[in-house]
Amino acid sequence: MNDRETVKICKALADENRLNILRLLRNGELCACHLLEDLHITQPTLSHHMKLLCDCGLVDYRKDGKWMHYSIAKDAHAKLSAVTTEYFGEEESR
Amino acid sequence: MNDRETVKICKALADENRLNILRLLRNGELCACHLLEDLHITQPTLSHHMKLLCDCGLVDYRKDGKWMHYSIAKDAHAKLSAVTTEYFGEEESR
DNA sequence: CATATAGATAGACGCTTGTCAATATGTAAA
DNA sequence: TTTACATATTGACAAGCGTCTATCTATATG
Repeated sequence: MNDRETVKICKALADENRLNILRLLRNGELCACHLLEDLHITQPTLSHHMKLLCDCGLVDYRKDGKWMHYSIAKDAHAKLSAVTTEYFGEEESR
Repeated sequence: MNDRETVKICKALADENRLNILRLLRNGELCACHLLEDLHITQPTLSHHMKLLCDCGLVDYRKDGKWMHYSIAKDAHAKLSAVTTEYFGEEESR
């Protein structure tokens, strides 16, 4: 993973609303309208955030008729672990 | 670790110059003037980046006369691991 | 004290980002 | 086909960020 990709992922994580979205998705797939109920933002703003989260590969989407279903990407954990290892080493015992 | 703190850490990681600084520090403590040689930025810009990295707790500093020595914080790995766990779970096998 | 050097701070500038209202697109149902 | 609904896109705006030049502060040395 190159620096540009790392920056993209870290930027995606650097917003409280997007962190809340990820927390909501931890329990499993959710559709956009459900996310919208729990966040105090407008629908276009949510759409914007979901685009950033999907573009950096942390979130997957599934289109089902009119609805968009979002979920944490399978390799999201691995991606962030790779960042940790790259800059801070393998173990927490330095 | 609350969301505001997480955002602060992720913002600090969301810049290529700062990622390069962390990579340089992986081999051990370095003084600001040495960092400056390897990065194509001015001294005030480096000072700005170091402030962000120190303020979020990823980097430690030690003042020695005129020189500032920077190093990766002891718990930097643990901090980023905590972020990973908080939003993406304990294991990579979901 | 005067000078030199390492680093921090202030202020300015252009670019990016988060947000919203308005509108467009796509899908389903009447 | 018309209507309703879910989501995406556009355009605007204020706030934030990365960078620079200029200047300040602190420390060491002649």
